[in-house]
Amino acid sequence: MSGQDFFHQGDRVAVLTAQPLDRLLDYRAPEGGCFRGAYVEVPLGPRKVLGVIWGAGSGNFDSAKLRSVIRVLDVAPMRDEMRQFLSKAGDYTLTPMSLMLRLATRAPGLSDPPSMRKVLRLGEREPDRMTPARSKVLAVMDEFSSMAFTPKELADMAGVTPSVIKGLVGQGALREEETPRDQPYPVLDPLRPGKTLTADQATAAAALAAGVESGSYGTTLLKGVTGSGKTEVYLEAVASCLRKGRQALVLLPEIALTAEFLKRVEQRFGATPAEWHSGATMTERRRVWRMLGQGNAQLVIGARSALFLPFRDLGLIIVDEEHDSAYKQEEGVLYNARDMAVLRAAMCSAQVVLASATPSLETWSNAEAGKYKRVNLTARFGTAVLPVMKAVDMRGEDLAPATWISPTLKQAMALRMERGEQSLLFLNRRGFAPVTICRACGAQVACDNCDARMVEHRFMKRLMCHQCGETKPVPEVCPSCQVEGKMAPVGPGIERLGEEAAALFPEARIAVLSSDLFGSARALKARIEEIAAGEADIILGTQLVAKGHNFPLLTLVGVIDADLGLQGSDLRAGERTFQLMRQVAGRAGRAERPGEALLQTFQPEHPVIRAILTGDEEEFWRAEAAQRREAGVPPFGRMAGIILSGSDLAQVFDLGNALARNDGPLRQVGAQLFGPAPAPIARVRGRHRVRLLVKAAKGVALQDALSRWVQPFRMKGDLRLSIDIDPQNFF
DNA sequence: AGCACGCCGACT
DNA sequence: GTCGGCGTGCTC
Repeated sequence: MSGQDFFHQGDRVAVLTAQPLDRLLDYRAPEGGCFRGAYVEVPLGPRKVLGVIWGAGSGNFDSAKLRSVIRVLDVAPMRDEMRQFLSKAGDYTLTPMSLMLRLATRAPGLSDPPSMRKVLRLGEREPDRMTPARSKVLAVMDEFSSMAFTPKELADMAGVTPSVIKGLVGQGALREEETPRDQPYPVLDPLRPGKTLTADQATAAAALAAGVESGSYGTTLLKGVTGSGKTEVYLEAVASCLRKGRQALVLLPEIALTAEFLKRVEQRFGATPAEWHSGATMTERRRVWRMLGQGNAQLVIGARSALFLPFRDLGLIIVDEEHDSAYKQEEGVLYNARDMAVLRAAMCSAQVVLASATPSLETWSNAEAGKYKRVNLTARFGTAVLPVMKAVDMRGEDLAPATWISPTLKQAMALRMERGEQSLLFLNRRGFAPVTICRACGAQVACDNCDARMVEHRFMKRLMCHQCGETKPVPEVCPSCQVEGKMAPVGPGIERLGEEAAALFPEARIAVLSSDLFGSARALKARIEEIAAGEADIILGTQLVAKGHNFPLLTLVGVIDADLGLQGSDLRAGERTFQLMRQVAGRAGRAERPGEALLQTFQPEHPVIRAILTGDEEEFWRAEAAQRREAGVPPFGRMAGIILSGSDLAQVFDLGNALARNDGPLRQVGAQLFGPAPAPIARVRGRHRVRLLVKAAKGVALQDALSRWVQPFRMKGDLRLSIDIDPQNFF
C-alpha cells in the first residue's frame, strides 16, 4: 500500500464526509492519532458529521483555520480494498464520493458507542431454598451453558415469571452482566454434508470451489436451466469459501425470495446467516454492519446494496439470477449490482459467480470472450423433461371481443382441470385494464402529475399511475369532452384476465399473483406456499411468477401476450422477452409430470419466438450479439443517458439544447449525441424530464469525456442533471 | 445537506 | 424603518 497509514495527533489528514461537498476536507488528527480508514466524527460548521480518514491532508487550506477531528468511532475501520472499491465505483458511475460513502454507511448509530444490554449468567452460590420454578430456571441455564439470556428471555424459556429471576439474582444464584447488544451471528458449519449432487452438479461445484480455493479474483458464469440445481451447486462454493475462513455474499434480485432462501441455507449450514435488504429493521442493520466488520458474520443474503457492506474478508459473491433488471439501481446512485460485484471482487481477490438460466447478453459475451469462465448445468433433477413449447398463432384463433384466452389455450387448461393439475397464465400487466378510454371522444385518462396513462385497479375501484402511485376514482364523466357514461376499460390486465378465467372455468380455484394485491412480502410468500401445496387450479401472474418459485403440480404455462416486449425500439426487448419466457416456461413440469408451454403470439415467425420454441439458446445469443455488434451498442459499444429534470419544461429543454450545442468534449472522443428529447417517462411527480443519449466506441474514456462536457453547466433553480452509465431503458 | 449571508418587496 | 422571500455560497 502506498502512502502513510498512521497519523499522529496534530498531523494534517484528509477526511471524506457524507456531506455533498465533492472534495476532501483537511483536519488535524485527534489525540492519540488515527489510522487511515478510521471512521471519525469531525466538526463541520456548527455540526458534527461522520467521515473517514482518507489519507494525508492536501495542505492547501490555511492551517490556522484547520479544526481537529473530534474522535475516532468505535467501529472497524474502512479497509483499503473498500476505499478503492468506492473510488472506482464512483469514477465509473460518475457519482460524487460523498454519495458513495453514504452507500457504505447505511446503518444506524455508527457514531453511538456500542450499546450494552443486561444478561444473566450462572452465579457461584446455590439458592438457599429450591422451588419448582427456580429449578426450571436453573435447568434452562444448565442446558444452554454457554449462552447468555436477558431476564425476559430466560423467564419465557423457563416458563416462570420475572420475579422468580429477580429472586435468584438477589440470592446470587444468577449474576447480572453487561454485554454488547449486537451479538455475533451463529456459526455456520460448512462441513455439514450437503445434498447429494448428480455427476454434472458435482463437476460444476468442483469448478467453482477451485476458484474459491485459488484465493484470487475470478468471475464464472454458472448457467443452468430452472430445476438444474444451481442453488445447491453454488452453495458448495459458499461452503468452500467458509471453510477457507473467508466471508461470502449472496445477492438476490427480490426481497420476496430471501425467506425461502434462508431456509435452504439453514438446512445446508445449520444456522441462519445475516440478512440485508430494505425490509430489515434498524437493529438488524446495525448488527449486520458491525458484525461483518468484526468478522462475526460469515454469510450475508442480501439485495444489491449489500455490496457496500464492510466485509472484513470477502471471498465470494454470488449474483443469483444475474440477468434480472432489479440489479440496476435506477434512483440516486445509478449502478448495476452485477458489474459492481465484479469490481468489488477484483479489489478484494474474491470470486464472483453469476448464476442464471438466461444470462444477460453482457455476461454471455464476456464468457464467450474468455473474460469469465463458464460452467454449464444441463441435466435436470429427477425424471422431468423440458416442457413442450408451442406457439399459438393468434391470427388463426377465434376470440370474442375483450377476451384474451384463445380456444387452444382454454382447451389445454380444461385438460389440466380434468387431471387435477395446475395451469399458470402469465401476463406482465398489473391492474384490471392498462387504458381507460372515452368512447365518445377517444381521450385516454392520464396521470395529472406524470404523462403515464392511468391503470384501472378494480379491486380498489380506482385508477392508479404506475409511475408515481397517484390514484383517482374512475371518472363517470369524460374529463376531456364531458360526455357521461362513456368511459371504458381497454386491454387486459392481470385482474381482468382473472375475471375471464373465472367465466371460462366457474368451478376453478383461481389465484391472482400481482405485487399490488399483497400488502407484504410475507403475505405473498404465504400465498405462494398455499398455491404450491395445491390450493389453486389456475394461477394468474405478472413478473412475480417468473422469479424462481416452485409449483410441483404445475404442468401448463400460457403466455397471454408473447409479443409484449418485442415491439418498440428497446434495445434489450428481445433479450428480456427471451429470458422471461424461458424462465416462465421452465416452470412447467418441474416435478415428475411433463409440462407444456403455449405462447400466444401474432408473429410466430419472429426470430425471438422461434429461438424460444426451438430451444436453441446459443443460436439466440449469437444472433442477438451479431445484431448489437453491427449497431455498435452495448456490450460492443458504450452508452450513457443524461436525464435533465425540472419543474419548468422550457428551462429543462434550454439546458438540454445548451448541452447539445456545446458537445466538444464528446466529439473529441468520437462519441455521438442524440437528443434532447422527452425522456421515456416525460413527467414524474410534476417534474419534466428530458433525455440525451451518448453513444461511443468500446475503448473510449467515456466517463472522462462526460464529466468534462457537463462540468461547465451550473444547475439553476430546481434543474437537475443525472448521468446513467450503461442505461437499461433507451429511447 | 444545513446554515448564514444578502439583496429585493410589503408590512407594523 | 424591518420582516421575510429564497438565490448563492461556504463548510477544513
